[in-house]
Amino acid sequence: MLDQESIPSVGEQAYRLIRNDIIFGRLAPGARLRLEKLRDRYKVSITTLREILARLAADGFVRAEGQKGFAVAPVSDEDLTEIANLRILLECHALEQSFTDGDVDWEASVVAAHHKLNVMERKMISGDLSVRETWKRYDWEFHRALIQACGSQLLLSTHGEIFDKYLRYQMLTLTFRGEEAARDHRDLMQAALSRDAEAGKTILRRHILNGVEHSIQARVAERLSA
Amino acid sequence: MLDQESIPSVGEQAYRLIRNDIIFGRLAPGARLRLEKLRDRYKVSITTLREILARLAADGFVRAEGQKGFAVAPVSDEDLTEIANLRILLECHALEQSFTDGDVDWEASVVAAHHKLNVMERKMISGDLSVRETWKRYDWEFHRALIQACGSQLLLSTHGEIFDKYLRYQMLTLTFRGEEAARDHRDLMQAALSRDAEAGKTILRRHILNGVEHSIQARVAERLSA
DNA sequence: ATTCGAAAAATAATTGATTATTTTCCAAAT
DNA sequence: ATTTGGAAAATAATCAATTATTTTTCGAAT
Repeated sequence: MLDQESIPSVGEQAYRLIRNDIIFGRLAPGARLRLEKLRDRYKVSITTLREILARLAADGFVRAEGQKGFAVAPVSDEDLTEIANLRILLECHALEQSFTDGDVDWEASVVAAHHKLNVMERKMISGDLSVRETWKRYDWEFHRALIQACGSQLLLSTHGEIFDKYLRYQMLTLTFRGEEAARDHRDLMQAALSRDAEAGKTILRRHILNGVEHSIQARVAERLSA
Repeated sequence: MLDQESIPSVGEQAYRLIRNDIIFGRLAPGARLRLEKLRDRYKVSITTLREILARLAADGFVRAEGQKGFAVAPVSDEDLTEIANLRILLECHALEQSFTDGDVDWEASVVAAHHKLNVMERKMISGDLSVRETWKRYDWEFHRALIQACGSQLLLSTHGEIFDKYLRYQMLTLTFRGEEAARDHRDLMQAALSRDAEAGKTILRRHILNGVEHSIQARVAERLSA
């Protein structure tokens, strides 16, 4: 049974590829995005690429410099800090709404998402870094599950945009905080099931800020070893 | 002295036109955006239009329905409420940061922006509705000035996106609350100059929620008279 | 009268060519 | 040696044509 809706257009496929390549660092921060090179790499025409880059510019992953081409959005500690602070603002608020309004289906989805994430974290802790993209996807799914019942589509989509920006920084340094992050996730799930929004917000804030600190240190170390 | 940077490309001009036409209701919510009709109306080619619509879809003003064309984003009371709540979350937070960190230059810009807004509000109160787009622009500038010193570019740009969505609802109903809104603005300016973030947040929350209520009532009245 | 399937019409998506703009290179002037 | 200006090369922006997909229409079957 072939689902026609599951076959994206050529342009949509290339958009997803390029977006992922930026988030996962395969297109480096600040890199010029020459249309002819992108055409060769992604196998779509220049006009289609312009459409994609315009979307990515609106998404914030690409910088469009009027008539001077496009470049991958740069990264900086300041930007990461701003992203993290905005993520905290949005996600803590959404968490609180979700903890208040979530039903038993929501609880089940939180538990299921945590289980999947925990499986990946176990693998990462044991040294298997090959699952890192899956791990980050489950990390997203877990955080999304926690806030899913917040009652505002706009808040969810805005949070998703910010989360992707945060994710990009994590993929660029690709550090793993090990048991500490896994414990945070477990604590978040417990807070969700006991509907303790204050605890949830405190854990989440700490979780994010520690992640930022860890990423910034990793970026410092990277610069020193370069 | 001709500033080359001030001559936007054909595509950029059309993007701004179409965006404004959506915000100011000249392209109605839910309306199909047929490429051939847009080409005739805005005098750009279909490929350029696709690029523009892709951007506007990423902005949230247009809905792209995969392979079935584009439509102006719909409006609803639920959406307006979500926008308002997110605006409150972002703007109150940014207000607090701004009130804390703003310097004397910031104070001057708040006073100046309030002055310009007040001039327009005086005209609106006296019955001159012809200045309504200028009035809404100064309304934006005033609110932007209040939060300008919040210290986060990302917060400012995210807030700007939400504000535009809120603005669209206001332009669609084009109601004016008269002296009540003007008093809120005055109170906000006073709170800013006295660095009273708690008062500022209370006024702002009330200001936005009353505006929402007013818009929803106006939309109900519109539906009854149609 | 209703349903189904095929063809036609309409519209979306993509392409490559053309036009417009920016960047680089190089020779002449200082 | 440095600066300036113009030409060439590179690249961005736009276009119209072609291809792909969706929607509408209409005749045949039930």
